[in-house]
Amino acid sequence: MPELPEVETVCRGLASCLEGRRIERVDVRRSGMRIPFPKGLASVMQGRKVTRVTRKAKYILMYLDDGHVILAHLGMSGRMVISSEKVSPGRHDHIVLTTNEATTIMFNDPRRFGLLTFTTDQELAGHRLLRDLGPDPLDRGFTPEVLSQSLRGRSTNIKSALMDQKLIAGLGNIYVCESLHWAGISPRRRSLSVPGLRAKRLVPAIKKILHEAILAGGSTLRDHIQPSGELGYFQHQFHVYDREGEECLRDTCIAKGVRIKRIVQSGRSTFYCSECQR
DNA sequence: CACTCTCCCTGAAAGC
DNA sequence: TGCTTTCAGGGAGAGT
Repeated sequence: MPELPEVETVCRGLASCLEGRRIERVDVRRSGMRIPFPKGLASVMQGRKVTRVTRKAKYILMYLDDGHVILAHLGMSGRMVISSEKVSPGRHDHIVLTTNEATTIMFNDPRRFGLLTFTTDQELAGHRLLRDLGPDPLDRGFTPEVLSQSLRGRSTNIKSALMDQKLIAGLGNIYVCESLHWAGISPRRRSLSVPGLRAKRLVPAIKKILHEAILAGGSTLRDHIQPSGELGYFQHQFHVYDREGEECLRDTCIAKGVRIKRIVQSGRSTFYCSECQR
């Protein structure tokens, strides 16, 4: 499922085939996904040159040369399938773009939790989907002090707090679980006990996990150009995520045969090791 | 305001 | 084997 590292990789893939190119054809194949496609979506994109493709948290931003910005979110099953050959769209290919270099980009999303809409340069920062987002965890400005400040006084558990996009924008279930494990912090711990020393471990842990995931995604980027491309899906070496009942791989746990646990917090599965995460 | 729950949707996997 | 049920997840909006 696409979280920040996957979205980052998707952005790089889109940038490589869209930046500086013109969108020649736009095929909108249904009325909407999580939200309806706005009126005039196709005509806004058609004939425009893409100047830049970037990311804000888990949102993809495609800047057009007339000041419009395409705003896309992959939800949990969304993919951007890039192909240099002619391909016929399938049931879940909801939007198909063709560039002046005959590259096809299909926004595929079986569960339709994703979205695609447009706004303008001017209105971007105040857009309702973006305005309440917290800092991006990979920004230089995301420091232990900043995290501490937003966790201070919060009584909810640290796992749910890190999932809250208003506090930090871009983490999802997988990378929250993995970051807490790397930092040795229990997901059950109350947020207000994290500021200070634990935040000093947690922030570098988050950055490290995200950077490694982006690197892993980056190495498979080449494959995305293939028609069968699996853009947005990567095999990662998880230490805790989806490993309930399996051994914790940490040095200090491996000899003891400690098992990964699964609990539910705020309606979401949390995977952790109760031995090395306190 | 802080926080949790529900819902949207489909495909994979588990259960019968 | 094949049908039915369960589960997963991001985030908006409702509910406590």
